[in-house]
Amino acid sequence: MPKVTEAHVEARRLQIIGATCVCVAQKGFYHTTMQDICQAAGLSPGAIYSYFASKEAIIKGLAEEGLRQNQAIFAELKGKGDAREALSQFSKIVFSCVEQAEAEGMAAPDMHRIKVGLWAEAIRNPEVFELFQTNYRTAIGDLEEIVRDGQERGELRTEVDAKAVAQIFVSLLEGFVLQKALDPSVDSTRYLEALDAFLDCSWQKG
Amino acid sequence: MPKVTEAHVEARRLQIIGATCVCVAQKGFYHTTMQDICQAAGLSPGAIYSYFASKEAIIKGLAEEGLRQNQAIFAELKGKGDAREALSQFSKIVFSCVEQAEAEGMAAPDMHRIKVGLWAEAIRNPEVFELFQTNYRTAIGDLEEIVRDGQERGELRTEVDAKAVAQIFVSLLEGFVLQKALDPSVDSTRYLEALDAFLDCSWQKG
DNA sequence: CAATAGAAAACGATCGTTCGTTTTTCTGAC
DNA sequence: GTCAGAAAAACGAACGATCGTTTTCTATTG
Repeated sequence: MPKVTEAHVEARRLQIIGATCVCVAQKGFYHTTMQDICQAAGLSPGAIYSYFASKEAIIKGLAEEGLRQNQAIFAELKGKGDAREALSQFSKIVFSCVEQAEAEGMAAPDMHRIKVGLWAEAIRNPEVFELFQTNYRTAIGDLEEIVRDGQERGELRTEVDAKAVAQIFVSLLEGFVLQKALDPSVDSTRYLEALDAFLDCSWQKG
Repeated sequence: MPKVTEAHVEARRLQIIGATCVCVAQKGFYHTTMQDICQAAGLSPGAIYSYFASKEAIIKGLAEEGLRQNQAIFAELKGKGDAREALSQFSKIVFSCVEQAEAEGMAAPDMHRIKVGLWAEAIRNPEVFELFQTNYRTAIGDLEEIVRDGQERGELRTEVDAKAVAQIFVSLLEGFVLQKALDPSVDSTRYLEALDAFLDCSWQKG
């Protein structure tokens, strides 16, 4: 198979990352061996090592892929209507992510478990750490901008720091991910309802 | 040294757990080796293995210790004043934890990093998973009770599910832990202020 | 002196990674 | 259209290193 297209290379990379997801959701990063990944991907060690330099590189690739999807949803959000509407839509990101994951054949809790695993990986792996840090900073920065605009237009209360509001928002979403990962019986719909009601009665001026 | 007191045994266990904390905060569970723990604790492998059956047992012990402290603070909280006051105090738990950790010589971000690592460990290790699941369920159950009492007494809005409110609360605290772990520059004080303001303008009736 | 905590070397297993070989596919000459 | 030949991708057995654990020996205390 000489001169394979670049699209094929990317497909293989995604195949390997997808296989890693399956394993990691069940066993975590530590206890997924390269053999596990090989078996799940239907490839040999040698093949995998021609697409990723190491196991850590696969993890980093997985993190990049996840954050890339996050940012794509974010980009779609910016510039939308008023602050209240933007925040409400933002609160639905996590849930659209879940739907998308399920459409791709991945169980929703799996996605959450992988995300929790990536958080832990970020603690130790400087490259993944930076990935997450910049991702959070830009996300919070974007949210902060939305909130500040809303405050300046008089839509939102002004007595609270815009950045802190943005951070609280992130907490509300990531906290859901955590709880769902640690207890699949958590009711997504009811949580989203409460979150939306939260939006209605707080921050909104008048 | 025969027939050592039971207090001594417990002290050694805490010594080992403490040493593990130091290592885990830096390297995560995976990359902390038994040798690392030995060195940090100033003990030999043989000594450690006479207090813990395995590396996983140490991790489980660490999780138990952490959750035990959580529950202690929780017990202190229950039965206090009105719902608004209880929720406000609850929001300070995380911060008192930080202060306590710092008083014990542990850097605050370290505690957060360890907690994130434990979440990931819970994903895979069924024993730790159950530990966290029951911990969260009782915590949310307690909070739900507080909210429901407040609703019945007419202090809080009734249009939102009490359990969902409790979950949102947990998100607000654990979300802070996550953000602080992934970005130490996050401002604790401002976050707490915003959280408290959040309490003031939402849920509260009239 | 008896009993046990602790030290330390060593073991067995496992895991990430490498590398020589095989298989596959694309190219180009006929 | 067919068929060599080249080049790269995939295979998979094997390696070296490391890690958790065990076991043996020593030191200490009641």
